[in-house]
Amino acid sequence: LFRGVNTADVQPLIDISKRRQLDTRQYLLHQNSEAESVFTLINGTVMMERTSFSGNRQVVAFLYSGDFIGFTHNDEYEFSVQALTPVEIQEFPRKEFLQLADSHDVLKRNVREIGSNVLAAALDQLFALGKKKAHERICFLLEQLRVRQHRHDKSQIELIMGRQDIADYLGLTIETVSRAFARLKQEGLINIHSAHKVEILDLERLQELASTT
Amino acid sequence: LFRGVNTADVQPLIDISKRRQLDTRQYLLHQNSEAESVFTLINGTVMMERTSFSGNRQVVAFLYSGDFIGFTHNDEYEFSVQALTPVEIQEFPRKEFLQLADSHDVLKRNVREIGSNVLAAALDQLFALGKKKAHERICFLLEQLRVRQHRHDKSQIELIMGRQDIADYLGLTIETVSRAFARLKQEGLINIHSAHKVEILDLERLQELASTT
DNA sequence: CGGGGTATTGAGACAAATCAACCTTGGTGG
DNA sequence: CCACCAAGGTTGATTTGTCTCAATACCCCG
Repeated sequence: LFRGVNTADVQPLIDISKRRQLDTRQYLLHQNSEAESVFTLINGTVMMERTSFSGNRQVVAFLYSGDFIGFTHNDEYEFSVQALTPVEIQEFPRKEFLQLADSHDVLKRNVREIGSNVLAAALDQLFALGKKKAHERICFLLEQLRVRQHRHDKSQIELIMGRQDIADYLGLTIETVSRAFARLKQEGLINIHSAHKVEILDLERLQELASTT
Repeated sequence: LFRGVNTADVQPLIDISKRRQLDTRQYLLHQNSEAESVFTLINGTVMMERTSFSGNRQVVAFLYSGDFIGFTHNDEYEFSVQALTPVEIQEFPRKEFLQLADSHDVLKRNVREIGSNVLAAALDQLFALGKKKAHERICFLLEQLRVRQHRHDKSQIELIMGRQDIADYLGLTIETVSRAFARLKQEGLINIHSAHKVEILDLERLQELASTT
């Protein structure tokens, strides 16, 4: 985030930032609460979600170390953020952060990019939810996870999130998610080592299913 | 957009801006083309859409007079914009516009708000596509149109877009859209005067269906 | 008063949701 | 070390909803 920014300028902000830890399933922030901080995720995985007041949940994104959280331009968060693993985060006061960002072109540019990436991701997801079959949505998720994960063997995918989280992300039920995984295994696209470890066998076909109709 | 900004400061930008007209179904801009301009919509209705390279289309938003178009932070547009009616727009060179925005806090704030509104809209749509039945999605659309339209009688809704556009917006087929309208009429929530004129009879129930599960 | 594009309606096929039973896994205590 | 339990995941049978394909109705424009 601070790449290209003079270290001395950033120091005051870092000085007033706080390091925090979260346990699995703990919430970092809640939708509609006042947006007082922005965060960077140091370590672990979290999940952005929105819950309608009737209790219906939509998972909006999965975020990993290095990602930014809470960059709303409104004064309230538009979503909740929940830890999927034990998590370490750096917390910055939002007001000061935005001020600093304003006075540094590079930083400003970085923040902008984050914003447009979030939007781009949301648009992709819209596409996936719009008109895709269950197994295609699973491919969409797997490809996303594959691209994001930093381990060497990109064909081994770890599903940190539970089946319910996947279902709420893709607009399906857990049963359908389960069956879709089974089908992809059946068709030889993937291998399921355990519920949370999947191996990609046919990347090309997986990508086809993930992007096109 | 320029509310709260000193007129004299804005004048140079306005001087180099251009007024343009578009016919129905004409494109204002295409996805992946270079983002050279930003626009404000003076008059008429347009539609933001994305087409996957397999030809699958997702309508992302409907925009009305007063709305802003092309506020990407990347250098390419992430979507296409097509006119639904004859349209009048004001075109600003993007580079100069962003420069001006940077030097005016009020304008900067306005631009930010636009960005976060777009994101908020996308999140709402995600929710709608995630886990809603066809007739609930139609309610979602009707409520959106109702809130946005500026005519006096808010219960009379004009559907400027065709059934195919609605279908691509809500992730359905035209037949299902048609049936969903029929069902809502059947149940007494709406009255269908013509394919493009709908009257809301039971707003409360419509809003329930639009937002909750 | 046609005629072409657009919308509606119907019947059958198909995918996903639902409801219910069963299987795995990881942790606990005997 | 094994039996047991609880939570999460899988599988099966049935129902519900949407898509698909096809036929028919509508309406605006010339």
